[in-house]
Amino acid sequence: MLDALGDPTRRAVFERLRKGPLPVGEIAKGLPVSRPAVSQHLRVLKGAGLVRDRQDGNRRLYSVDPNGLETLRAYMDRFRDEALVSFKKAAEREGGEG
Amino acid sequence: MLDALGDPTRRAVFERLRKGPLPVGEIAKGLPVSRPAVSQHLRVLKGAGLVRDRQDGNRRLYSVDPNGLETLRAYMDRFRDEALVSFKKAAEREGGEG
DNA sequence: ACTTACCGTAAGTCATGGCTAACCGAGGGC
DNA sequence: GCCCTCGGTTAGCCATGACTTACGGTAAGT
Repeated sequence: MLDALGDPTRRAVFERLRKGPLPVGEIAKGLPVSRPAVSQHLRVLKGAGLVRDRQDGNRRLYSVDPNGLETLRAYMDRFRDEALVSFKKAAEREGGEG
Repeated sequence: MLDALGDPTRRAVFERLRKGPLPVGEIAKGLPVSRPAVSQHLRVLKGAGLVRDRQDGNRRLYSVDPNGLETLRAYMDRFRDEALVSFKKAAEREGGEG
């Protein structure tokens, strides 16, 4: 999941889909890599559950997968909550003895 | 930022700090890599603003940086919001013409 | 049917970066 | 002062994976 977002180019691909579905060629346009490279990134993103694809005549439209987005958010929130709790505990401990 | 969380081992290091501050040796214990490897991961995490460190006598205590956590959350939320908005738009378009 | 546009896949190259081993400095206990 | 623990840094090795080139397959247009 986060593995997939580790690569900057792949993150750029992902972020390009933020505004809505795009065909592969359109995604590749403006990126400093070839179209096959984009295809490979899309495969990884799809494997991670972050994007979906749908056939549209000649082209293939990729879009952000809302499920993946929620999973990501859930992971982040959980982590954040636990970290903040232990932070608060540490602060209390500090206050109690300081 | 997300680059730093791309590596599984580094993510494991990061997640170990979720419960509170830990010295390097303690983090390395239980991980399948050597202590220097952990040190290197911590350097990257620190560079990304995800962890902080504080000297504690002989040891060095690492902990999650709440600022980094907020930055991460802000990035995620913004992305998510934009994606969901364009999703809703697409659904309306679909509904309008279907 | 021929051509053109779109795209996924395979093979091969090459740089990135994660890991270990070895070294060094700093702090604390005796 | 000596020793031991803790941990950051470096050098060097090596696997991972990102990228390009070349190819094949499908859909639309004429």
